[in-house]
Amino acid sequence: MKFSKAYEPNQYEPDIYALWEKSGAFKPNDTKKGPEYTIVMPPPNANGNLHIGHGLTIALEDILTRYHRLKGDDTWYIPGADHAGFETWVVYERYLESQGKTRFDYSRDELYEQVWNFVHEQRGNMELQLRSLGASCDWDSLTFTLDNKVVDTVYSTFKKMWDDGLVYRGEKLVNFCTKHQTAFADIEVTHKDEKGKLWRIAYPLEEPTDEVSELIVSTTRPETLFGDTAVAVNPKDKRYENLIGKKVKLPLTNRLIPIIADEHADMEYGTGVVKITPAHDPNDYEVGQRHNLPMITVIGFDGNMTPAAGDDYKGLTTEECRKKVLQDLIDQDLSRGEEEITHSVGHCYKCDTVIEPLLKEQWFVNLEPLAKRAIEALEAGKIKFHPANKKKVLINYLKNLRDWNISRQIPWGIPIPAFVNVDDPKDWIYDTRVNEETIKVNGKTYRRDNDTFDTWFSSGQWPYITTSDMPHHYPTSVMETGADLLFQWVGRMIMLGLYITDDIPFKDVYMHGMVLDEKGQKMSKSKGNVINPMEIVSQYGSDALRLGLIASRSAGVNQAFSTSKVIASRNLCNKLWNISRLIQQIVDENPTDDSTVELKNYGENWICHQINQANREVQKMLDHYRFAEAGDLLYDLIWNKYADWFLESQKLWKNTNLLKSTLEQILTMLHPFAPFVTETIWQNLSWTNGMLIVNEWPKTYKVDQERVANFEELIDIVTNIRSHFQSLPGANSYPIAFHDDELVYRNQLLIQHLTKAPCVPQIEGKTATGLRLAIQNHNNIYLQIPEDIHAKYKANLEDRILKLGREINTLQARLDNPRYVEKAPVELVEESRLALHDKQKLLDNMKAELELV
RNA sequence: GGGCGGUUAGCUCAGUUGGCUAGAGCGCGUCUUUGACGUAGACGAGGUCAUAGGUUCGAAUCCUAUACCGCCCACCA
Repeated sequence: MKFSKAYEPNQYEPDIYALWEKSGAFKPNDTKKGPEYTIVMPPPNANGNLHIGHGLTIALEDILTRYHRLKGDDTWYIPGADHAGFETWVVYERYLESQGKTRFDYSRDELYEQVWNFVHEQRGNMELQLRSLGASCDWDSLTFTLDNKVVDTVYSTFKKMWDDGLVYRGEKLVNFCTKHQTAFADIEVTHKDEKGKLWRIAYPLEEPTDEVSELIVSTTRPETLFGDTAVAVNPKDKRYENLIGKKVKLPLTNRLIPIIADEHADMEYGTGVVKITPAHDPNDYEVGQRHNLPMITVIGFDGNMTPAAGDDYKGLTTEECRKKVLQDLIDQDLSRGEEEITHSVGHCYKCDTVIEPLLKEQWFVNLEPLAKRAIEALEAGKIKFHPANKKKVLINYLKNLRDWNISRQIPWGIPIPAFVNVDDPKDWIYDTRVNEETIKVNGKTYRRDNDTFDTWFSSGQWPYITTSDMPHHYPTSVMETGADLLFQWVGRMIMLGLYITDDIPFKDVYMHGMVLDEKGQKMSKSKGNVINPMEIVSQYGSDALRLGLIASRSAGVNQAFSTSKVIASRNLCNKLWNISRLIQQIVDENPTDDSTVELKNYGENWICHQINQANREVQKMLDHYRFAEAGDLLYDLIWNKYADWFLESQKLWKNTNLLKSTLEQILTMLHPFAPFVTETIWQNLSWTNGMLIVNEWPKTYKVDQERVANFEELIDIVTNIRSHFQSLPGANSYPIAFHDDELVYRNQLLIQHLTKAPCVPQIEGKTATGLRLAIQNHNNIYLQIPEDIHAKYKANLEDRILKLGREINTLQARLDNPRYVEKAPVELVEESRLALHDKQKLLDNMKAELELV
C-alpha cells in the first residue's frame, strides 16, 4: 500500500514538481487540437520574495493554465522577472548607505553593474518560490525585464514615438522626491489628506489709494513667495477691477509684481486674490504659461531654498524657511492671520517625503492619441473585464490623461537612448550607444541623457515582448493582475499594444483584490502583519494555500486571508487522499480484466450524474472566472456526494471499474485547483499511466435519469430515518418495517447499511405497523419504536405539520394568483403545481398519522 | 469636487440575465471506536438579506432615496 494514513504534502510536492518540469508538460504544444491559450505572468520582483498576493495571482493563473491544458489547448504560461527599477534601487541605495557610501561615489555605469550583480545574487529565490506554488509555467521562456529583447523593443518603441512626435523633451513641473532624487509620473504620487494652515499675507500696492493700500493673498506655502511673479484676481471680480495691470510689492523683497486677471482665481475662496508661483505649483505654472510670466525656482532639487530666495533664506530647508518667513512677516506687519484647513499633499510612496513640484527637463509622452484608440477599443467591447465595472473606471481615467513623464533619475533601469548636443541644449538625437558617455555625430559632440525609463514604460509592452518568439500566441488570452494596477499597467498595455501591434494585447482582463490580513487590515512590513506564503505552504501544503486563497473570493474585491479556509482545504486534500486509499484497497481486492464501465445500481447512476453535472458546471464557471464557486462545487462533489453517499454504498456493491473511472475524473477536474495532491495520488495508484497534468478533460457518463431520481429518494429516506434516530429518546436505532414500496424493497441492504438499523422483511399481504414516516412519495415506512416514546414523536410530528402547512399556503397563494399563472414560465408553474400536490399528499399522511399515534 | 464599491447566519464571505425551503467554511449543540479518513462520520440549531419607498405575478437580486463603512481619481490657492 503506497498510501499512508494521512497526506503529507511536504513529502511529495518537490518531487512532483520536478517530474512535471522534466517531462516538458509546461511547454506550449501546437500539435494539440485546441486553440492557443496564453497567460503572461505579471513578473515578480527578481530580487525579492513572493508575498501572499503572488500566491493568489499564481493560483488563479495556474488554475486557468492547467484547466486549458487538460482541455487540450495549446497552452503557454509565460513567467517573468522584473528588475523593478525604483523598488530595487531603493533597496540598493539603503545597502549603499549601510556601507557608508552614496550614489555619488560611483558613475552610472558602475552603479548599474553593482545592482545587476546584487540582483543576480538573489535571483532564483523568487523562481524557487514560484515552483513551490505549483506554477506550471514554461521556464524556457522566462523573460527578465532587462533582457536584450526587452531593451530592443523599448528602444524601437521610443524611436517610433519620437518619429511620430509623441515623445518630446520638455521643461515642466514634475513630481520630485528630494530624498530619492528622482521624478515620478503623476500616478505614482500618493496623495494624503493632511491638516495644514492657510496663511493670509498682505501684498502692499505700489500706488496705494485712499480705499485700498494692499491685497491680501491666501497661501498654504508662504516659503514659496520668493518665487511669486504675479498675483491673480478673477476677471469678473468687481472688487479688484480697477487694480488689474497695476503692481504690488512682494513682501520681504523689493520686487514689484503685476496684478493679473485669470480664471484660476476663485472669487469665493479667501480674499479672491491668489499669488502666482509658476515654478512651484502646477496651477500657477499654467497661469504663468498663459500670461508669459517669468519662472523663478526658489526650492532646489535638494529640497532647500536656492539663492533666488535671497541671502537671508538661501540654504534653509523649506520648513525652516517657512518659519522664518512667517516671523518676518509678523515683524513687518504684513501678516493678516491664519486658519486651519485640510488639504491633500503628495508624498513619495516609498519614503513618504513630500513631493515637490519642480521645474525639470524630462521626456514626456503625449498620451492623448494613444488613449483615444484605447478608449475606442474598450467602448467597442474588444476586451472583457472581470469585474466588469473596471472597464468604465479605466475609460474614465483614459479620458482625463495628462502627458506621461517617463524619465527617472535612477541608475537602475533601461537607459534612455538619447543624446544632447553639448553646444546646443535644444539639439537632441536618438542613439542606442548608451554605454558611451559622449558620441560624435556629424562632427558634433553629444552627451548622453543619464536618465532611465520609468519601468512601466517597458512593462507596458510586456504582452508583445514576451510572446515575440511565438506571435500566434498574441493577443494573449487573459491578463490576470491586481486591481491596483488598472491604470498603472493594464491601461498602458492596452495603449501601447494598440500603438505598436495594431491589436489589443489580451482578450480578457481579470483583476483580483488585495489579500488582507486575518483582521481585514492591509498587510505591511511596518505593521508586522505580513503572511509569508512559503510558511503556509510548508505548514499546510501548496494545494491548501491555493484552495484557501480562492475560496469565497470574487473578482476585484479585497478580502482577508483566512487560515480556517486553508485548513478546510488541507482537510479536503486529506479526504481525497483517503478516498483514493480506500479505492486502491478495493481495487486490489477486486481486480478486473478489462476497464469497461457499466452502471449497475441507483447509486452508480446517481454519482455519474453528479459528476457529469459538476463537469459542465466547473467548465462554465472557469470560463467565466468564477474560481471560488468552481472550487466550492468540487468540494461538495468530493466530500458530500462522492465520499458520503457513493463510496458508502460501494462498500456493499463494488464496481471496480466504475470506482477507478470516477476517481480518475474527480482527480482530473480537481487537478487545476490542487495540482500536487491529485498528481501524487495519480502517481501512486496502481492502474494509472503517465501524468495527470497532461490527461484529458473527462467525458460525461451516460446515465439512467430515473435511477438518479430514485437514489435521491433513497437519500431522503435514509436522512429521514437517521434524523428520527437522533431525535427520538432511547436506543439510537429501531427496526424499519415497510410494505408496498418497490424502491425500499430493492434497497433494503443499502438502507440497513446506511442507517445501521435492521429492515424487517415484508410479509406478503400484510401491512407493516409502527411509527409511520412522513416522506414524500414513500408513505409506508414505519419505525418499530416502543409505545412509551410515541408522545415525543407526536410533538415532533405536530411541529412538522405546522411547517408544512406554511409551505403549502405559500404555494397555494402563488397558484391562486391568476397573474402568476399567466405570466410566469410554464415549467415553473407546473413545478409549483407538482410541489403543491406532493406536499398536500404528505400533509394528509401526516395528519392521518397523528391520529394514529 | 468627480467616480466606484460594500452592508446576507456568531465570524469570514458566496449568491451574474429577478423564480424550488437564501448557501459555504469555521464556530456552536447532541450523538458515533461503521472495511479509507477524528484533518472523520451522523443529526441539528442559527438569517425580517442595512433602512424606507417603488417596479413586478414574484425582489437579497432591478430603480429611487437615506444611514453607516470602504476604495480610487483630481492642478481644492
